[in-house]
Amino acid sequence: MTESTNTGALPPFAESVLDLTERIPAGRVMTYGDVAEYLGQGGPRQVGRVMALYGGAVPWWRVIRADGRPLPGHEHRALGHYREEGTPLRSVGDEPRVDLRRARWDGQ
DNA sequence: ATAATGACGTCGG
DNA sequence: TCCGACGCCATTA
Repeated sequence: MTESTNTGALPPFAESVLDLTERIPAGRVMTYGDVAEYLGQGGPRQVGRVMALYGGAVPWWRVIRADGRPLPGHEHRALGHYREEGTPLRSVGDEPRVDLRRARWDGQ
């Protein structure tokens, strides 16, 4: 059989990424690089790929870039969650960004 | 097999 | 702080 038939079965890596994302506590975030490093496999881009494909089923706003900037186009959506969860924000000019120094979660 | 792409990261200017 | 260039790694053309 081909990979077109294996519906419902996600790659181990994708499953790990999604599982870890769901484990991130409210008010905390992890960067793509941190997720890859924590899992010990793949890389930031591979984590990004997984989130792009299956991120809709998990709290995707808790996984952000290393510069603390949420997804372009989804900023408003993400900010709403941050405000609701009390995620440490840092106002840079007119655009609020996540304060990674305080919000970064190391898996504790 | 080579080139281009992407929800990225780090460094230098 | 902002911008560009290079590196990384799997997928796609």
